[in-house]
This record gives sequence, C-alpha cells and structure tokens, in this order.
Amino acid sequence: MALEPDDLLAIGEVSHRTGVAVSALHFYEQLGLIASTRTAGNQRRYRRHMLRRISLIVVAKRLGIPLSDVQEVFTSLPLDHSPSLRDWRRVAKLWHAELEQRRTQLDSLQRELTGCIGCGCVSLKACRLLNPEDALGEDGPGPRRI
Amino acid sequence: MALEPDDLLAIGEVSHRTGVAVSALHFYEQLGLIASTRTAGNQRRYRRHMLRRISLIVVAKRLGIPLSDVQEVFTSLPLDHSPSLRDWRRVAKLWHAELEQRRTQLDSLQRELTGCIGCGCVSLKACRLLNPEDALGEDGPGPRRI
DNA sequence: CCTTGACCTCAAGTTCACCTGAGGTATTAG
DNA sequence: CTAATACCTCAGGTGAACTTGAGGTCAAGG
Repeated sequence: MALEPDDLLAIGEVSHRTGVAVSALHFYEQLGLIASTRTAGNQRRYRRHMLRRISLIVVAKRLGIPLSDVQEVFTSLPLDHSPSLRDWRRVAKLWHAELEQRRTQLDSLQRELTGCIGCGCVSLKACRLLNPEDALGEDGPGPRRI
Repeated sequence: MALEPDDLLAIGEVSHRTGVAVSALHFYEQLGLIASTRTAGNQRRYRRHMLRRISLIVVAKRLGIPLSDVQEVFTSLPLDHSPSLRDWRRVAKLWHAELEQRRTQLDSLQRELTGCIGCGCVSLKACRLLNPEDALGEDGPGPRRI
C-alpha cells in the first residue's frame, strides 16, 4: 500500500488519526498552524510530528483557547522537522500561565456550584455569593468600577 | 441617585458590574439566558441574582462551553426569582461531568507539555508521545482506526 | 423646560472556525 | 488501461456570538 518515502502521511490518514476533518486541516494550513510537503502531483504529505501539533490544536480548542493563541505559541516550533525538547519546553512555558488560569476558573466555577452549596449556608444571599464579580475573578473584559 | 424600588439594577449598572457589554446582555436576553422586568418607560431592570447568572455565563464561555449548553442547564433555574439551594444543586450536578471532562483535558494537555518533558526521555519519539491520539484521549470527533 | 446621557428596537455587519460544492487531477487496485 | 477513490483549488455558505448603526425614547440635573 504505502509506497511513500517512509513516514509521510496523506491528508486522509491524518484526518482519520486525529479526528480532524480534511477541510479543517486545509484551514489550519492556511493559518500556518501546520505544514505539509507536496508530492509531484501536488498532494499533501504530512510528517508524523504534525499529528502531535494537531492534537494540541484540538485540545486547546476544546478548552476555549482561540486558534490565534495557538498560532502565537506555535511560532516557536519548527514546521519542517520534529521539534526538539527545547522547543517543547518553550511551548510548555508559554502555555503554563494560560492553562493555570483555565484551571483556576474551573475551580471557581466548581466551588461556586458545589463548594458553596456544600458549605451549609442555607440562603445564597449569605456567603460571598452576593458579589459574584470578585468571587469569580473576572480577568478578560473585566468589570470596571467608576 | 437610585430612586429604584429597591434592588433593581439598570442595564448599564449590570454591564459595569459584570464586564459584559450592554449589547451582549440584550443578546443573552433574546436567548432566554437572562431576564428583566421593565419600567413604565420600557427600560430593563435586573434583579441582583441575575448578576450571578451572568457571571456563570462568562466563566462558562471562557471555558469553551457554548451558550446552548448554558441555556440547557439554566432551564432548571427560575428567571423571576432568586434560585433556591435545590435549584443550584441541580445545576451543579448537571455541570459536574462537563467540568470534570474539561479538567481531565487540561491535565492531559499539561502532562503532554510539562509532565513528559520532565520525565527524562531525551527524544520525544520515545515515551508514549508517538501515538498522541491515545495520549490525549480524544473523545469528541474521535480518531477511528481502520 | 431643556439638554445630556442612558436607554430602546430592529436590521445588518463582523469574526471565528470551519463546511460545502463545483470542477478538475492523482493514485492505485484490478 | 480503467475505474474507483482520494486529493486538489477556489468561491461561497454556515452557525455562533456578538457588535454597530440608525432612528428614536426616557430620566435627571440645572
């Protein structure tokens, strides 16, 4: 079957392995998130390390991280060859804060829902729930006080 | 300043406190995510417990949970009066699984990035990183093997 | 009373993250 | 060689989540 030079994957193969649609892969390539070489007949061939990149994109998306952020982080990764340990370390560092923030927000939300419910206060008017703005730790658009 | 009946907030006030734009509040109302009473002059007035609802919407969004999911969960909450302990408990239950899933994915991503980097394997070809599809635990579109 | 800023509705526009379809080329099993 | 897939490009469409703008109303200070 595969008369391919070695470990180069066709786009359909990549799609099956990652669960990402072919059209999405085209799209990610347009954005520069992934890259491929071409056969003589202009078909894309992917190196195996792209699978990892794509999986990261998928998970990031699931966590509500926009592709533009992924793109930013990926600029420090080489497109042409498998990233080195040093490369990944850099990515890890860049995302650590972001991921920690997500985790904190997850915790807030869960504490809001379960923690406080378990804390015994009968009325939700008690507790610190009266001022959700500081309880939930806004950070994005952020509430401005005037 | 506030000659308001009591604890009713104007939309601008709500916008400031939650950091959510007025236009977005209109939009959320259209979707039925939030509700307001009107003054004689047709202006919206919000009860204080809406702030909590709105904050939940904000955090959920941040975590990549679509508004349709929020909507679904909110159907069990009363729009006209402050939700009871029982109401919140129901919401908490509904979201628990979802939030746990998010947490798991966060963990996967972080392990992928930092855990394995710290594990001492020099080449990323070693380790289980060779097959990112099972390492990252796909669950949505999911990779199908043929 | 009058002005200013906050508010209203409704329609249309925007951004993101893709998907769909048309029309054509590549690759490979038989 | 041929037929069945798989792949290509490019244009336009889709759905979610809003934002913007036009054209007007409401509320409160001076």
